Amino acid sequence: MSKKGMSKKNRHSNLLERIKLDPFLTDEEFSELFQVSIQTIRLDRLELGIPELRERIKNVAENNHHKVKSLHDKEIVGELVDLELGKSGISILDTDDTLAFEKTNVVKGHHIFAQAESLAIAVIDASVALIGVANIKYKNPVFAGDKAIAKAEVIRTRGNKYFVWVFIKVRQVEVFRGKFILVSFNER
Amino acid sequence: MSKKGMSKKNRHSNLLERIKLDPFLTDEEFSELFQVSIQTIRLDRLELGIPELRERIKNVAENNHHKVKSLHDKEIVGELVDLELGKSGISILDTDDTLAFEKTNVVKGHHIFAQAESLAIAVIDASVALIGVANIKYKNPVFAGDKAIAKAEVIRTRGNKYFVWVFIKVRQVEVFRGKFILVSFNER
DNA sequence: TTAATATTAGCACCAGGTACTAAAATAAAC
DNA sequence: GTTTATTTTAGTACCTGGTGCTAATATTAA
Repeated sequence: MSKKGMSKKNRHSNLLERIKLDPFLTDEEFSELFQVSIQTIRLDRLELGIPELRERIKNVAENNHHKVKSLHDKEIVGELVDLELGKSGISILDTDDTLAFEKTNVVKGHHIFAQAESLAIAVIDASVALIGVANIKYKNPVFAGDKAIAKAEVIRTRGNKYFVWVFIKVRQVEVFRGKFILVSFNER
Repeated sequence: MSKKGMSKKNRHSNLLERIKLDPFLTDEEFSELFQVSIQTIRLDRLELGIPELRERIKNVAENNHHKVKSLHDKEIVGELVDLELGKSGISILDTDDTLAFEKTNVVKGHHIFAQAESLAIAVIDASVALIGVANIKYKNPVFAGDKAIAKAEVIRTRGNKYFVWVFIKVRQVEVFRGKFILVSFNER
């Protein structure tokens, strides 16, 4: 696989790459891969500050244990900073590159939509469903790193139907607005 | 924590639960938790077919290694089944309960939005950014299990600006429509 | 040719086990 | 109450994938 006549530096950068790609290999397997002794690999790891296999596996496991849970589609997108149930609410979404398109660094529109939708739902109650939207405008793209501030206001209630306006601004500039129509399910 | 006078059966079901909850504990820690010797715990694991700590961690790591990658916010939501670059495209999204609100079983609106958005982008090119939407209508909720079929059509091009209509239907009924305004970045 | 650097070897030790044998404690059956 | 069966402990040898250390070779540069 990998060549034999490889300089230390070369092997180091190569090792870093491979280990990021597949952290599940033992030192022995790496030593075969690079055609060096197991001690050399261990010395390399020591110099590069790469932990041993078990630690690496544990890190992957722990990272993802949390990540999956927190990433697993939050019920509310953004942080709820103010809420008057049935009236209004404010949420803040700190965007980063995980929410953006790689190529353009523009935050995917559905995250903005999700912030608005979940805020609209939170303002009424958790047990409502979105049945329609209207007058949505998305005028300016949001870039990774921008702080999106969403304000929601209930403008009308008709039976178990609710009409909620949501505005989202970044640096005082409106980037999104929309009217959400919600129905509550458990009419108690 | 756990009581001392616990029957074998009790301890077994208890162990199964705890280990599912937190697979990162050693036999020693479990033995303290249940106030039994470490050998008892090992016998228990043997009887219950529970692998050792390292195996458990490895399983979590491997599971999530895949999961996170596939879950990590796909660049395109739904499956692209037809595409005429610059003209039109069709994508299908098989929804399930992971995309829905727990309480209402209604698919979160932003997933529908994401399907539309990513299809609109795919129809033009990957290197475009959404800068606006208009005339969005979302008339009927989509339920977990529904198959959402999105059709996109480029209706106008002006310089590096593109206007794309997207319709999404479930069982021949329109659930979503919207006009997406995109700009391409690298005007080659 | 000598000095510096890189590589390999070998050993003791560690965590967290497996696999096995055997003794002691507890519960159930008679 | 005694015997039998079950459950719980104890202890040993061995395993993997290492760390941490010392020391001997190779290789490269001065």
